Amino acid sequence: MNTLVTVDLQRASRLLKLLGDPTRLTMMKLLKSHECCVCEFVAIFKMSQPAISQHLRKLRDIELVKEERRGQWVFFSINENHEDYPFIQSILEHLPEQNESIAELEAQGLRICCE
Amino acid sequence: MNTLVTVDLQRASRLLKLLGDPTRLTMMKLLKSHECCVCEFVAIFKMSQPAISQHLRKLRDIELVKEERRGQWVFFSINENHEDYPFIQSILEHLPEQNESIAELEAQGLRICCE
DNA sequence: CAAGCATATAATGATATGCTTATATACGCA
DNA sequence: TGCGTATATAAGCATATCATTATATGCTTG
Repeated sequence: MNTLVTVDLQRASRLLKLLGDPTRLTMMKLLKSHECCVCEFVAIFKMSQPAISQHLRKLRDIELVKEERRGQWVFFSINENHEDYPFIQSILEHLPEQNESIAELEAQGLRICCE
Repeated sequence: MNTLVTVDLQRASRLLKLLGDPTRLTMMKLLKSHECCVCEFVAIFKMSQPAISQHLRKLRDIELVKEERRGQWVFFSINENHEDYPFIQSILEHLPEQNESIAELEAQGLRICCE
């Protein structure tokens, strides 16, 4: 028998639809292990800043991510308290780590660190 | 450490995008435990036959489902040999069983059985 | 306060999606 | 062979999605 908590089908499809975009899916995988700010994503995805901002807004609207302003920057992180977090997590764990993107950022001196 | 086989991000997002539609997601969950033919889906989803047919084609195009003609009917079933089946399975197991739909079909005498 | 960087929002346009209706194809049976 | 049922395909349309550019807002610092 299985004691998994299940996710309502409507809600599940809404989540999967949002994750069904390569940019957002990669964002989520990255955020699983690193906090990132908007400008880091712009550098990683080589995409316009508004495009990044809009993707992040969608993720935030359904509370998959949290945002926090620190001075000039806005940092995003995974919301581990999301009602469906176990579901999300089980998806993300099937995806390859995205450490190269972060490493590349650091190599280019583009990684933002505010203590 | 984790020994999970990972799914390439592009491919994963393509899969999630297809599953990010409530009709197709429900279809997959149903197919996980029951073979179904097209006309059964039409009855379950109360949607036009071409609409159903088009959803099934999308699922079949990326080989998530197999089809098999039996006389007049075309039956669909889950493709357990799909390269990313473990990934798919881990998603489906978070979804509630859809047994009522099937029970309802049977109650209405609409369940197709061809031994 | 003005300038500069980071981010958000608005408006717009190209393309994708998901349905509909109309029609074609396939099978079973009288 | 011809009709009825099941399914597939095509064409058309409304809406959604995802990018872009232009502009607004917010913070930091001289």
